[in-house]
Amino acid sequence: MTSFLSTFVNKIDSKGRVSVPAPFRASLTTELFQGIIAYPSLAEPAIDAFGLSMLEQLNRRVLDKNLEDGEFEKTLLGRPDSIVETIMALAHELPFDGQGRVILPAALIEAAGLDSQVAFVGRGNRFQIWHPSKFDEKQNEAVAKIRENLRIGST
Amino acid sequence: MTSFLSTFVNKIDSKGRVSVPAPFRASLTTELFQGIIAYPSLAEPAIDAFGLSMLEQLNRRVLDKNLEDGEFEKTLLGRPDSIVETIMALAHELPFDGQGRVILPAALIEAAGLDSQVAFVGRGNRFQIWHPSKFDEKQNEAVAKIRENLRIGST
DNA sequence: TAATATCCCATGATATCCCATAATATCCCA
DNA sequence: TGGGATATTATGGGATATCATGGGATATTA
Repeated sequence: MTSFLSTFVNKIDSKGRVSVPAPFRASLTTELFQGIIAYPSLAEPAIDAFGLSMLEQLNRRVLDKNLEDGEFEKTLLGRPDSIVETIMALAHELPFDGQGRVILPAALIEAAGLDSQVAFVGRGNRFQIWHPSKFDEKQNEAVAKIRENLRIGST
Repeated sequence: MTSFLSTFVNKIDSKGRVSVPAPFRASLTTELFQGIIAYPSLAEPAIDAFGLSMLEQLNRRVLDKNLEDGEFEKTLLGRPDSIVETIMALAHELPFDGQGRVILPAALIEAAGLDSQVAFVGRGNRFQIWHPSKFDEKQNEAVAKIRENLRIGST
């Protein structure tokens, strides 16, 4: 099971390239496609990412569901509002170069509000790419909220 | 497993040719027929498309289903309203030229309301061809709906 | 033979490959 | 366990290949 841990801040160079942290790449060595699948998060100003096998698992789930419903036709018609279909359209296949870098498409840069630096944030099964200061803010809020809940729970 | 990802906007030239995005073509390299199968979507103002093997899989399934029902006659008689049979009549075989382009028949151009530019939209098992601005609209709606559901689900 | 479609070559923009380097981390052996 | 030698990492930049696009020439078809 691949798993992504910790946070790393790297630079975007003049050609738009960013090094994917070596530990994240190490979690993806068994993937057929050497690179990442990335799409704008639907919940936050960030990029969600993982390996191709995770995406294929998603895809297969849709296909299997249609088949067991006896409705193969749905595979053709699709359900235009399905989350998976929407994500497929938003997702990008970003291959590693020889040095383990990817280039972030303009659409993703904009969606996450990135500029010169990015934070790679491990989230277990997937990871995210944030503008470093936006992530700090988010993280502080999350920690504060958890502490708040703990205090209420323990009294 | 072939899978179509991401969205690419390309031009229709003066001869009616459009480049199929290289990543989509890469997903079709193993196909016997080098080109795409395309038909007007029955649900949206767009063109649905995929490789020949998907179409064959679909036909085989219809046949298998009729056989296991013990109604081989249906294969010959058909059900006039069957989705699959309807699609077969609407579908076009569009071969790649040397540069990976296809020519969109007038019927498909009209069905999707296309003009000078088209958006190739990955949908996992298949892909679609949209008028770029119509697709933007559709996609924004879909994202808004998903976000709405996320908000309700998390509170 | 006219109209259409196919093949072939050309081109600018972009992405990919390959090599280099400085900083850091890891290794190895006394 | 210390500390120099070696690998690995993130980063940078020039050369090369690929992509989308355009247009002329040749083949097909009605």
